[in-house]
Amino acid sequence: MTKSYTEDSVMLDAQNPSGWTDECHSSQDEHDVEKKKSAHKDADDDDDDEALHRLEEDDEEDEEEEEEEEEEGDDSKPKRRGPKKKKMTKARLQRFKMRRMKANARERNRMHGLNDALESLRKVVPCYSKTQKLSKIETLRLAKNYIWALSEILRSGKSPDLMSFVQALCKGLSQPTTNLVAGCLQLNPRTFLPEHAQEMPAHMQGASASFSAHPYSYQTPGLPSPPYGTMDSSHVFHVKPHAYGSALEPFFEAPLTDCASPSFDGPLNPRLSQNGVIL
DNA sequence: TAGGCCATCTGGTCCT
DNA sequence: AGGACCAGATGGCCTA
Repeated sequence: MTKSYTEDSVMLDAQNPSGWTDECHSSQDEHDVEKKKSAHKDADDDDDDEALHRLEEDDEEDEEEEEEEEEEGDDSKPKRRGPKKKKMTKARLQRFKMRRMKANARERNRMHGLNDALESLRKVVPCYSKTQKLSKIETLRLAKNYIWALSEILRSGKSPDLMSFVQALCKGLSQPTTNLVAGCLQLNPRTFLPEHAQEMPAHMQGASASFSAHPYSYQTPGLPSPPYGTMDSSHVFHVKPHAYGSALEPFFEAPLTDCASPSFDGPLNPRLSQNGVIL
């Protein structure tokens, strides 16, 4: 009694994420995958090899039986419509395996490239930290907010106060990320989150009030502390603020004071000051 | 322990 | 035919 395998049945076998496809990792990828999946692999590889071996053995028999069809038999299963799947001969199985292996490798590389790009993005948005990385989704959200905030600066030609700027940066971010951004700025998130605005001391409630008086100086014990990454103001704005006068009302609502704090006088970030773009 | 995040595998679809 | 891209599924790791 021989078992016949179609591409479908092989696919089903392959649904096991640690399936036989693992055996084909390129040497470069192997390292990563091994790291991630070694435990899994160790446990499953024997089974996978065995299954594969079974497939191959059966295929040898299939070579002769290929003309036959499995019309007879199993009434319990509804007959499949559509073109019949070809049985997996040994050669076909090998080709299928190779295709899958190569596709997996390509997909891994593609995702690594995507992750590299994301890592690059992490480095240019505020709050970069090697030790506590922003998640992918938070990185994208923060980047979106950052781009929006910077474009508002350009549009209005006015520099924002820190509080409002951070508010804009943190819009839609999770609480931990908000805390992180606040921590990088040495701000208390409760001082700028709308839902906590009422908790702010009266003198803090004007978005511009605290910053002009005490730039980066409002710190409370509840804040996350380093190592949380850095967000120096030159990184935040990539800009010398005094080049922009003092109003971002359309964007930051509160009238802005002159942010001529020494913190803003850092060197232009070369990444954003290239090509004649004033950023 | 549940939930969030992540890496990987996979099959489908579109394009060259 | 083969590659790129995508989304779903799955399982591991970590943290609250």
